[in-house]
Amino acid sequence: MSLNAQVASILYEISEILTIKADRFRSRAYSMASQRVTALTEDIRNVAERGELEQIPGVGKSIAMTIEEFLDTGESTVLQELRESLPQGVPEMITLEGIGPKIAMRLHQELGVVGIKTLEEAARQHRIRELKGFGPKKEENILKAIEEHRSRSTRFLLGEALPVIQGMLTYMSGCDAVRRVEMAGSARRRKETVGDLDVLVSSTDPETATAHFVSMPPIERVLAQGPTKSTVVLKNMLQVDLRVIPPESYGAALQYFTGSKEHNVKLRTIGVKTGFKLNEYGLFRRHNDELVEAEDEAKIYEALGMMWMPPELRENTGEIEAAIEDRLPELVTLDDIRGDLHVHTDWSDGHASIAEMAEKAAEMGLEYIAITDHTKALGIANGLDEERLMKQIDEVRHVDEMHPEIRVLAGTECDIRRNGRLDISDEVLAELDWVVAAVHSGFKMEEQAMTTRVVEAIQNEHVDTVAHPTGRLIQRRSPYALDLDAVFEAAAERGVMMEINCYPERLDLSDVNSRRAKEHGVKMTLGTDAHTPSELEFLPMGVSVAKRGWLEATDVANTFTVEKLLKPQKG
DNA sequence: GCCGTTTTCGGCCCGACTGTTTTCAGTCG
Repeated sequence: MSLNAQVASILYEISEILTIKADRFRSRAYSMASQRVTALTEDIRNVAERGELEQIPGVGKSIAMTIEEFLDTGESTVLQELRESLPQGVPEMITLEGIGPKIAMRLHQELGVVGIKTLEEAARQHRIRELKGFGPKKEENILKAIEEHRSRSTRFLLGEALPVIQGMLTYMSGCDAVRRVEMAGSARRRKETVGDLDVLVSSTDPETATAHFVSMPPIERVLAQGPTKSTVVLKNMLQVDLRVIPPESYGAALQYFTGSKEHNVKLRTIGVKTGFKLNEYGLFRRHNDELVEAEDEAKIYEALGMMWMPPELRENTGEIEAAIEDRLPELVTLDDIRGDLHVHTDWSDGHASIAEMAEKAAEMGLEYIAITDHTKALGIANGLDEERLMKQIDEVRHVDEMHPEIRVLAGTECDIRRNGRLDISDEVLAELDWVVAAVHSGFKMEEQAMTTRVVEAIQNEHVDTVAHPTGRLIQRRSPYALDLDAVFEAAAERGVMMEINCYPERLDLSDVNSRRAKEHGVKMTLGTDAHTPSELEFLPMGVSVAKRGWLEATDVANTFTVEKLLKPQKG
């Protein structure tokens, strides 16, 4: 985890515990500060050394001191004391659906519950229903929540959730009572992982729409069902919220349920200061409840004195200020993307031929793809040596000739060895149109050595981009220790680019790191890393990361024509 | 705890659903 991410997570945990303790305003302050630290494009240690921590929005004297303490000692006394102030088992209990701080506290005090295990025993022995304000239903729901907690993995990858939500949108639009249907929440913001799904429906007949929703085939359990809001759990343990909204409030609801929470809080605070009230039904004048706007999401933002912004930006990381000052970036879109710059074939560990990959890419409307198979250091992936790579170049040229509808580039995903050298000779690299360099081994190297390794590779005159630069696998493998600022600096100097890998579990660089690379003057490339034709469809995932990283078309090399892309531009 | 084109003190976003109650607290987003 980067230092910034570590600081952000400390602040977030403090915020969480303060929420448990019902200290909502202090909790919000820490949560806002955590968001801002996450979005910082500079190493927070540099900011601290300049004495400018308090210039970070949301960071005042007190939080600045907490950050400094953490930077000096690696610990936070505020957090430690807060952790110790919570009774045993309470943090664990509130991870269960339907149990919050109040109930967890009472279960601890009145029944001696110290965790999920003892909670389950208490429920099975029917001791919970004896408590005032509790009943059999509550007991039953606690047992169900424990069961779901156990079978549920953490969060879902965006790439797993999007097809599910697409299926639901199609299903819901098949209901006559449904006028419009759209995804909201973190899926609409294209966050790399989502905790649950939000589906928004406009209808004048909410009962029919809701009934249609809760009778969807893959439902495991209905958690709640009301006229405007229902919650279900699917068999794969994904939780889905449905909101039914009258057509005239659709824009307000879309804004509201898209979030993020911090973005909305900030927006409403601005509303309060300028005499408005904003909720899911519309924007109202505070003094007389007169409706100002509700149908059109963009008009709500405009009425609040700012430009509409794409959902990918709505994380309260400076987008509201930028919108007010009319300096939002013009984000790159999928339509801007002309090619895919990281594609495997059956020459190494892919499952389709060069021609099959090219044909699928052409079908998708792409103008070019780069064939970038693994090299010999990756024996397990049947990596190519110089001899086979030369043969593959011939084959790529042949396929390119046979497919005038798309330009097929000869490339490689060349392994960066531990000493920073590439495992293919310069003579052969010189024959290629496109060189992707990547680390595939030695993930445990010290930060300094790993940084030297990657920077060394960037110095090779043939390298165009560095694939999956941090090596992280979402929720499975941490990024390797790497001084990203040093890497970006070297890359900017040499005109080498950084990849946003579109593979759902990689998305590497991440949104925040892409934004950071841009600040260093580094351009980005998108690569699906496809090993089958259908995986070429991961491209939109990478575009989402680019958008969340505030990137414009000129920041992403895949928006270039093939001529511009291949023109030598290194200094 | 943070913040200030009313403010250095006094605010701080807003509503739906459940389970248990006879009017609402707790949870969730």
